[in-house]
Amino acid sequence: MKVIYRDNEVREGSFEEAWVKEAFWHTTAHVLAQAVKRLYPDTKCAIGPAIEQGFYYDFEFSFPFGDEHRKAVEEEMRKIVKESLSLNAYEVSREEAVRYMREREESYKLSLIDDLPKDAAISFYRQGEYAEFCAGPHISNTCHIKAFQLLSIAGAYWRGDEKNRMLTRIYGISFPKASELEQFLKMREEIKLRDHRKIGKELGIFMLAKQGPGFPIFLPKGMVLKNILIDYWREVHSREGYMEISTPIMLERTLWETSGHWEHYRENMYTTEIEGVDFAIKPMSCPGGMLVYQSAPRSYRELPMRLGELGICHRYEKSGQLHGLMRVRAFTQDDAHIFMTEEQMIPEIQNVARLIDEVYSRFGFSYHVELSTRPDDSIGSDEEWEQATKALQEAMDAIHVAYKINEGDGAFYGPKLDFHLQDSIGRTWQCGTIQLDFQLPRRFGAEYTGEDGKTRRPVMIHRVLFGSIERFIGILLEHYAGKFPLWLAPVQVKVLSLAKRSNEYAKEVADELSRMGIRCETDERSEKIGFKIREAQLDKVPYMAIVGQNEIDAQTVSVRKRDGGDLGSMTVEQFAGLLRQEIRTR
RNA sequence: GCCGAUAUAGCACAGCAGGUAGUGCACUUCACUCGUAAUGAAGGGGUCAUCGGUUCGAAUCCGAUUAUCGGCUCCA
Repeated sequence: MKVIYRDNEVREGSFEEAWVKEAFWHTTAHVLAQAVKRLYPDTKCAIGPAIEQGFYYDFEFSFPFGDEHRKAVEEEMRKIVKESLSLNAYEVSREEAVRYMREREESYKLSLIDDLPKDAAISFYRQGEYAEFCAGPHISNTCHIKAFQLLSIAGAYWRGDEKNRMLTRIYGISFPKASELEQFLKMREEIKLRDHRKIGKELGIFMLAKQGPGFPIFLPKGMVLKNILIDYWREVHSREGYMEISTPIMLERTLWETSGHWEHYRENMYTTEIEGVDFAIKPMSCPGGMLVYQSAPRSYRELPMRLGELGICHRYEKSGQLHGLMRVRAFTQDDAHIFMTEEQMIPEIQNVARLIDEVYSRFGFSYHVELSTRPDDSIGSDEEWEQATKALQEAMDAIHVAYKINEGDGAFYGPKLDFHLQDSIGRTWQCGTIQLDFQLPRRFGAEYTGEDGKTRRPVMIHRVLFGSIERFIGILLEHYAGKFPLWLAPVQVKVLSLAKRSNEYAKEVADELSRMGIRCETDERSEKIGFKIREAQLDKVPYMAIVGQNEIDAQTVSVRKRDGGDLGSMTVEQFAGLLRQEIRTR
C-alpha cells in the first residue's frame, strides 16, 4: 500500500505497520467527511484523526444526527470507495487556504489554520471533489478501504473543553479486508461478553438500584470477594509494618478548610449540616489520618508511621460519567498515609512501588507508571513541588521503573505516580497511586521531635494499591471474565448430588470441606447430573464434587474441574489437599 | 453536566399502520431418582420506567422527568 506525504513523497508499507494503519484510518476519516459533505452540505467539519483503534471525525450538524443518518453516510462512503479516488497533496498560501475555508463557511478549519505559525506552509489533500486542510500522510487511493463500519455516534466538545460547543463525533473503523473487519467486530463482542456489569449481574456480585445511582450494592457473593481482597490487603500491610485505623465518614467543615478540600475539591463533596454546623462527607481519608497523627506528640523514632485505612469515600460524580463499578459515587479506598522524615522519602516511595508490584503480580496484571506534575489549581510553593516531583523521579529511577510524564495532572496538594494496570485484553486502568505531599503537614501544623531535640515537619505520602476496591473488583471481573482463580472464587466447590439417596452424603462432604475452610455449596435438587454440571459451569465455580452411590460406597468424591474436566475420584482429604495446594501456589 | 440512543415479567427479547400484553430461560408444584454442559408436564408472575398530553381508546404517537447505554469533560 502506498502512503503519500505532504511533499508528495511516497512510501510503501503494509497495513500491519502502525504508520500505515494510521494513514489508512486517517484517510477513512476523510472519506467519512466527504460523504457527510455530499449528503449534508451545510455541515461544518472540525477534526478527524486516526486513533488507537480506528478513527473519528467531529462535525457540527444542523440537525440531530441519528442512526438513520449513520446508515446513509455509510452507504455514501461505499460509493466513494468504489469511485477509486486517488489522493494527492498540494501546498497553498495562507490567504488561499483561508479563502477556501471561508467560502465553505468552515469556521472550525479557519480556527485551526489560525493556530498555525505565520510562516508555516499549509498543505491540503484532495480526493475527487473533496479537499481538506491536512498535514497527512494519507494512503494513495480510496479503493483500498474495502471494509469499514461507523461504530458509534457521540458528543465531544470542540477542543475538548466543556465550555465550548458540543460537536457530533462519529467513530469508525476500517480495514483493507472484510475478514479483518469481521475479526475486529468479533473482538468487540468478546469485550462486551467480559463486561463486568454483565458478569457481575450473572454471578451475583453486585447490583445498582435505581434509587442509588453510582452507589453500588454488594450482593452476598460479591461481599465474599470483597472480604477476600480485604483479608489479603490486611495480610500484606501488617507484614509491611502498617497500622490500620478507621476515621469518620463525615467531619466538620473547618477540617476541610484546613486541608484545602473546601476550597479546591468542594464541587465533588457532599455536605450537610448538624446543629447549625457545616459537615462534609469525606471524598478522601487524608484529613482523618492527619487527626490521628496529631493525636499525640510524635518523635522521629515513630517514623515512618504508616497508617492504613479502608475508607469509604463519597464523591459527587456527574450522572453521565457513572460506569458500573469503575466509576461510582461511593467507594472503598485502600488508603494509607505515611508520615516520614525527608530522608525517608525515597525508600518509602520505593517500598510502596514494590508493594504495588507484588500485589498486581499476584493477579497477573502487567502495568505502567505515569508521573503527574503540578496542576493549575494547586497549593504550595514551586520549590516544594519541584522537590516532591524530583523525589518521585529519583525513587523510580533508582529501582529502574520507567514512567511517562503527565504535565499538570497531579493532585492539588502534590505530584503523584499513577499505576495503570493492563487487563487480559490489553485495556489499561488507573488504580494505584503514590502522592507526595508537603502541604497537608504544614496546613495542619504536623510536627515531630528530631534526634537533636528540634521540632521538624514530617512529609506525607498518600497511596492506594487497589485504588478503590469497587473498581478493582470490576477490573478483576473483566480480567478473569468471571472465572476467578480458586483463592478468589466466592464459591470454590459445588457438591453435586446425583440422586436423592446421595443427598445426605453430599451434605456430609460439604460440611467436611467447610470445616477445612473451603467455600462450598451443595446442589441437591432433583435434576439430572448433566443439568447441575452445566449450571455450576455457567456459574464458573472452579471445582465440582460429584457424589452418587459409587462415591458413598467408596467414601470418595468424583472431582471435576471448571477448566479441565473430569479428574477422577479421590477421598475428601485428598481433594482438600489438592485445593490447598492450588490456593498456596495461587 | 453535555451530545446521541434506550427503557415491556427476575434475565434475554418479541409485540408498534393506536383496539388495554407474548416467547425462551428462571420461579412454584407434580412426576421421574437419573453418572459428567439443558427430563417432562402443569401453574404463578407485568399499573409495558414515572408523570402529563393527543385520542372514543396509548406499551405503541407527542412532551417532561428519572435511570441506563455509547462517547466528551472529569476521575480511584
